[in-house]
Amino acid sequence: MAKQLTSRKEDYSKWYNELVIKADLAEHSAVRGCMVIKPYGFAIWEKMKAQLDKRFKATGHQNAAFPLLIPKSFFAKEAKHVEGFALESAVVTHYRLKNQGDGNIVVDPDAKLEEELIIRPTSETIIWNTYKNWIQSYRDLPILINQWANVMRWEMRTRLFLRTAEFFWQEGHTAHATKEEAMEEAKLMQKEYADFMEGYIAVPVIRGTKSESERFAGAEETFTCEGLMQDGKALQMGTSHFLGQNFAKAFDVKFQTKEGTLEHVWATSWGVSTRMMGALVMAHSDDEGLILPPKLAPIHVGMVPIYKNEEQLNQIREKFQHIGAQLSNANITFKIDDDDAKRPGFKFAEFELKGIPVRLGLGPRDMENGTIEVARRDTKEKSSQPIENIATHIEGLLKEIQTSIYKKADDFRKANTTTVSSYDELKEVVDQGGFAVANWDGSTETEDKVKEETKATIRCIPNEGGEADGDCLVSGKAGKHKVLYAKAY
RNA sequence: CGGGAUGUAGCUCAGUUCGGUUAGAGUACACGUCUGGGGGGCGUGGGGUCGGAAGUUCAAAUCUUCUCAUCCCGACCA
Repeated sequence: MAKQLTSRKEDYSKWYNELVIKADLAEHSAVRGCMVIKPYGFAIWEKMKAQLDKRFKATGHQNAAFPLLIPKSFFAKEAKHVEGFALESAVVTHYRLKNQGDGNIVVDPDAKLEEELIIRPTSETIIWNTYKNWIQSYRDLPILINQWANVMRWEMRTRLFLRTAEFFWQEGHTAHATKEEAMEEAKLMQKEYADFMEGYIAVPVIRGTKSESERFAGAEETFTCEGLMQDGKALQMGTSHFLGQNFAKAFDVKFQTKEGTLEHVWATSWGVSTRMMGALVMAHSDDEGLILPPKLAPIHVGMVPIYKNEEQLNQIREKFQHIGAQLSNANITFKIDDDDAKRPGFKFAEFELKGIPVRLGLGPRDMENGTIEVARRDTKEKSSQPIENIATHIEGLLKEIQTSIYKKADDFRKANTTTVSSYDELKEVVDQGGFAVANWDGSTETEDKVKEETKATIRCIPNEGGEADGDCLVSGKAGKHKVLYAKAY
């Protein structure tokens, strides 16, 4: 069979690309840098969405939808924002095509737009332009809105899920009367993200604050969730920004306080994207294929009948359906693969490639003994279990798998997080992959120097343990924070 | 955007240097058959105009130019 994946050890990057395609998560489209998310991949994304959406609503947010296109002039209003996105903006300049007559369709030069429109790379500007009309008084605040949308950033180098020109995400945009409240909101969303990533994607994340140079364009503070992938590179999985009054000032959004004064509104924005799909793949999977945490797996249990003739198949299928009914009662999803054109070994491999957490094998031998073969994807362990109450066994097993996957990722992260005591050691650690924890003098110069010499960046100042306890390893100056350095995606 | 590589059947690739009958293989697919506890065996069959466009030529997958896309390195990256 030609389905063998390149191993992680041989070429991690190739392994990732092949796995995303072979496991049917996504594929390249005809458009540069834009992917097609296939049904299996989208089903996982939908599970992520459902859980996040629930959390957003539980914390008081509502969904809304804003336009895909943003007038160019809006970007000019916030200086840092435009600087951050100018180089990757897709621009709409015309609104009509015309047939030249010889079958060639051309852009109609007479249909040039008065003002060009930018395909949103993020929606702060159009949203703040809208909020201006919604906010007059302190009674109109806070505004807590989220939108599920696609955005476009014309990236130079793209990779499926990790960095695509078009990607799907959610972006929360909130408006508050006080700085404290906005800050609270930004931190709350970081916590919601981190809890989701750890509890569902089963990837432990470092919660921290970005250094100035890594901050979102237009933010005063960026809170991040940093994950560590199997190749030792860090991945920014989600960010939440305290925007201060920058956008309120840029779009002149003021409100009247209880005391009658006029003040600018305080803002936050926060987002997670389909990039989390990349994290899911890179954090857990192995050379046989995906390993999905049960909480996000579209199919929990794959069932493979083993038979010699139709009579046996019918008996086994009936048994599977019976088990399936019990699983459904426990909200466990399953698939019976009774495709006669494929043999059992093929189906085993296929379920492994797709990362289905539990596989059941049932044949004449089991039928006689009243047992069933249960295989778990993450550890590849197989055991023979009594067929009675198998649903209960599986329910427990799925929980165990969820915990076990997280623990494995957490152990990996711990094993690859090193507190370093010299610049040489820092270089060594980031070079072999992983987080290097070190004191930093707080200067951009130091950060730039490390980046140039090691290709590692400051991933964040961690929320816990971010206090300096010594001098900066690079400059020798007094340490301002204790930070995590790593090479990143 | 700079450097390098690639693009031929659904997929993986040979053929391109030195243009020359109806463009090949493996795999996948369809049908038949024997099978069936880790990616099956045998047989038959369908499928591509060689990423796209223009050019050179009696003749182009093969040469030239342009263009699109993907991968790797670099720069960039909320």
